[in-house]
Amino acid sequence: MLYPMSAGAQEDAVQESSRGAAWGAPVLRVAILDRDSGFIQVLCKRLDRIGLEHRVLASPVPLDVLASMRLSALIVDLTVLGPQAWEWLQRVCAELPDLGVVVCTGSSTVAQRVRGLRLGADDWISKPCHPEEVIARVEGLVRRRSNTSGRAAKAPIAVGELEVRGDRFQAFVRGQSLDLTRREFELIELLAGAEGRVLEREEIYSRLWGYVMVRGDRSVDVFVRKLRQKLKAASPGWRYIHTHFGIGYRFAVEPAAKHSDGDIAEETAAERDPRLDAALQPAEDSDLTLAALSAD
Amino acid sequence: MLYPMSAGAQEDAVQESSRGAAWGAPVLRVAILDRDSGFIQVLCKRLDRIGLEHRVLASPVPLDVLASMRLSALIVDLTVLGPQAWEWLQRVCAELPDLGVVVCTGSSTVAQRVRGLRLGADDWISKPCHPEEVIARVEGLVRRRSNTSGRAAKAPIAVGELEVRGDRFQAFVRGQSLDLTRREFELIELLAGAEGRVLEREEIYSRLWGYVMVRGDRSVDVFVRKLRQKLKAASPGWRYIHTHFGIGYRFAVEPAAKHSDGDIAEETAAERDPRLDAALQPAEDSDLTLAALSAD
DNA sequence: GCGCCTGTAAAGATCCTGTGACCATTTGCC
DNA sequence: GGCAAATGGTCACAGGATCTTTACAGGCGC
Repeated sequence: MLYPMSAGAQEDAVQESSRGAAWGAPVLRVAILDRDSGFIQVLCKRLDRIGLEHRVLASPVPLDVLASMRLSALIVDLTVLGPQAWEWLQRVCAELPDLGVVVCTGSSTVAQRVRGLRLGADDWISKPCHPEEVIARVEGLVRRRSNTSGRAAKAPIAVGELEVRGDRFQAFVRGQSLDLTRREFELIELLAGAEGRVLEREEIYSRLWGYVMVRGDRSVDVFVRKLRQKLKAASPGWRYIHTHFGIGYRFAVEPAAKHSDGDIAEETAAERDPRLDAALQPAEDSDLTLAALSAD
Repeated sequence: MLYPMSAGAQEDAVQESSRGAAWGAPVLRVAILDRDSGFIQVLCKRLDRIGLEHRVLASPVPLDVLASMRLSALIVDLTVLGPQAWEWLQRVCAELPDLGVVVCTGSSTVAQRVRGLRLGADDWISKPCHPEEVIARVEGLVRRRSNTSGRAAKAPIAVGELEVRGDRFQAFVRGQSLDLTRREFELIELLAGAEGRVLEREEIYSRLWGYVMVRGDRSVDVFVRKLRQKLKAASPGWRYIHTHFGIGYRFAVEPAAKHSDGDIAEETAAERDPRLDAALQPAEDSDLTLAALSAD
């Protein structure tokens, strides 16, 4: 037998999760794709109460529109989608890997649920269902996703002369702001947070833009260029972003070209400043700490 | 061992960590904490059929033991845990953030489900339930986790002075980068990952290029040459890539030829026999080779 | 010794990235 | 609302880096 939940437990949990988002995490944004007015009404009321941004859609929208909404999660009734349901579901899950998808549909067979989950749905709830449970599942989903992908983002990252402050959405060189735009900042944060590792263009793109990169898209390159430009202007003695031909980019501080050596990883472990390694250390195991904190 | 696992997991654990480094997805490992023999039996049968390693626990185990099992996911019936259920669940979720937790319990109230999910459970399924759905949910869970956090999973391969780092797309000799191009890196990663084994040209080609090699294509040879060149420049005292005439290449560290013996395959028939002929076998009917590859 | 296989080198084709200019959209301001 | 600046994103071109092909020389096994 299970043990009943104490009265205040859920309120606390809700407060906590929205407060936990404080500054760093963008507000949770959820879309509901359904036509069941009763369900929508009840759910929206709940969402309103806990202060989640939400939006109701009555019919399937094109993927790029969906992407532009920058949602955290989508709650969808497959019956709204008609015969294209499976295909649409699959495409959404494939092309918007950062979007949490919760199917919330009337009666369904095991085979249908399995199919939906295999296509990439994150959860499948059968109606009738309690809005509180729907919300709890959505929150869990979002919490897990942000735990795993965006964890190292918060602590300020310091590399050489550069300092990336997640709390200000800015990067500084010797205390002076680089005056980065939103995308530029997101990019430098991502790169610096993965210092040493090579990030593939596709990964960078899907993390910053939220959906999969189409072949031939040069956006990442363009923003890398803009970043390099500002970095060079503010910190001419160092190079930060290194190109890995055919793969992507890697972030590492290096003295600016002594000899016009190729730019691909001429940097060696021996050459690397011990200070840098030390500075990097906390970032590597910070995931445990943060995870423990956020789960608190 | 206290808790027997079905597929000889303990021995494999060691193997796996080295094998998993290459490309293979790490094996999914699941534990079931339940006493419902019918449920367990049906579920295990399914798990067996799809080749998932699994292990059944009848009572809660200490967290460190759980951690030592290196599970991908845990399927748990809360009733087994008794009054400590919520606390145990919370601690598991908090302290093992990489472990997927699926609660699978008999009747429950909305409040209980919400509480469980808020404490960190990844999913909550009500019994009776279909094992297929349980598996689909576990798989989805693991898939999502590995998508987001498991990127850095590529463990470095170290052979003698050489170190191949998947996360940097680079190989290092005594800490110094070899400055490899993409294909060169893929090749050395493949070879070093199969250290000691002879890889046929056709296999190398189809793994790197993704399609079958046409007769007369010399690409593999050319890249082997480039690799040898860079390896020799960085690590002149050693030889790494060995030619097997008429077959392919084998990766192994060896001191560079002391006597000016021809550098091509000074070890021939003697060493060749046992493994080689076995390895060569499938080559005769290329159908087999290809089938194996595509299934890989 | 002969035919086949591999090492080596270089030329050409191909693909990838850096770059600057340009347009669309959003944001801030009056 | 209208205007101007800032920002995000696209395009085309030029210069490199990388890959593929080809040719030839030398080694290997029979």
